[in-house]
Amino acid sequence: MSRRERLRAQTSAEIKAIALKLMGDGGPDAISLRAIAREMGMTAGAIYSYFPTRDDLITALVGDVYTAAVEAAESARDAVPDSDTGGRVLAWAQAMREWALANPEGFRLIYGDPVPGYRPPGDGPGREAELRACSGLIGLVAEAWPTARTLQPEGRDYDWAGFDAGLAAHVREDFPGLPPAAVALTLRVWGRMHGLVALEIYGHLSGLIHDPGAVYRDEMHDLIASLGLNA
Amino acid sequence: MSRRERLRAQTSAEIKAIALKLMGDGGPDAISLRAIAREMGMTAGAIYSYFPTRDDLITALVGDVYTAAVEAAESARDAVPDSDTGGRVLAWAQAMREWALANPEGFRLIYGDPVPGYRPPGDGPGREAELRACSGLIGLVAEAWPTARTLQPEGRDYDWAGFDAGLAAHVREDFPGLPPAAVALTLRVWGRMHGLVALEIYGHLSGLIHDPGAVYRDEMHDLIASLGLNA
DNA sequence: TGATTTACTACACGCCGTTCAAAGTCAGCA
DNA sequence: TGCTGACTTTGAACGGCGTGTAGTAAATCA
Repeated sequence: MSRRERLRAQTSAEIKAIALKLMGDGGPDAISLRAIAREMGMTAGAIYSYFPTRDDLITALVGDVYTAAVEAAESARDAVPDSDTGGRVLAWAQAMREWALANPEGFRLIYGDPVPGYRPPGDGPGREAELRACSGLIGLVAEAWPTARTLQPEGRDYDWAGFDAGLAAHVREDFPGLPPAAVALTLRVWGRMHGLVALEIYGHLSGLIHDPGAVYRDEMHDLIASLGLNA
Repeated sequence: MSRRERLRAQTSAEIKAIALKLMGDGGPDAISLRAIAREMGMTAGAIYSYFPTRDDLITALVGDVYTAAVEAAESARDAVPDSDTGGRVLAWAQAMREWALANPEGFRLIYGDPVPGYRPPGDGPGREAELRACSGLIGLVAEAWPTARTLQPEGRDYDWAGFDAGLAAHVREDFPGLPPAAVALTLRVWGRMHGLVALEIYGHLSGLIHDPGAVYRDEMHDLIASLGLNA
């Protein structure tokens, strides 16, 4: 790596770091190229040497932030012994909520409109982190599948063709024998973990109940029970 | 109502109508005072006679849009006979999802950051619609409470003090005898209905599964079953 | 050394929300 | 009828935004 490349990587990292700091201070809207440049003693135009457009910077940030969130969830899960699947699910869920509460701007960046009009790209580090999160959840559901399968609706039969081809290939490689219905169940689990947190982060619970965490805890315990586990 | 007041109300309504149209065309970010004024053949400054700031206009819009969504859910629910509580819950859930898919910008306006930095006020028509939605859901949970209560976690005891005073008073008047735990359960139901729809609207499911509706349907059937009902 | 690639500045463009003085409009009263 | 006072609208301005483009200086390479 030449001196040039090193400097370039360093500046690029500094841009992202400052963007995250600005986001932490003043929300996702505070991420303006001009503000970043101001903080770095540069001009706004200079950033275009590193990120062709503002959305590309956002995309890079989403990747970093999402990766951090997934790593928090993974390490919380791994702190619970393999035998306690219910505890691992709960740890994942609680870690996700706590991360969201600690980084509400990050949550908005990933799960909301970071900037109105911004559309996440179909690939890149953000997509990778999303697949990693999905994979982590599928792993948990796979652990629970033997007990959970009796709860599946019998009428519907899922088919691998109904899923994204890349995801399907991934799952079939990592979890051989796991049926597509388990992936569908994973999405439901994801939705269930996501719903209350999204409502809370966007302020829809604060005016109704004083301790949303208790409700979330109950919901997660019910989820775990519905998977045939106990926490 | 004097001629002046009539004109004023008319112009105010036109501003909101155009804002909704712009939102439908180009997302929430397309709601700019200048664009609205342009469309109306006015100047941007003139709008300040009607809405003191852009956020106040947004707040008014949120109220309108939220009310429309709630009315859609209510009428879907009321199209199912009282005796079929499970069907009423399902109708509400499906109506909410379908409304969100038909009005993604509206969904973002209510449940996301319409504009980065915008914070919904503690009262006003938006809050009213939110309470109305909450009330509708509480009604459904109240219908299901006799069968659902066995599913409540026994360790935790909710207290009216844990809830917003206004909400608590409202519930105790409309649903006498309903315990606070039922309200907590309602929030969980809300979160469960919200989660998958939020993920879908913000594009997190489209890259994973082709028919998110099927997953949502399964999830709602499971929710209804967990309430001790059948759909 | 000279040629080329790269990083950056400076400036321009058109968008935005917001403010404000001045001009226009109109109901109600003398 | 004419006048007054309240309301509405204009038009210009301010500062901020993302985005391009032209030019400059430095680092790199042959």
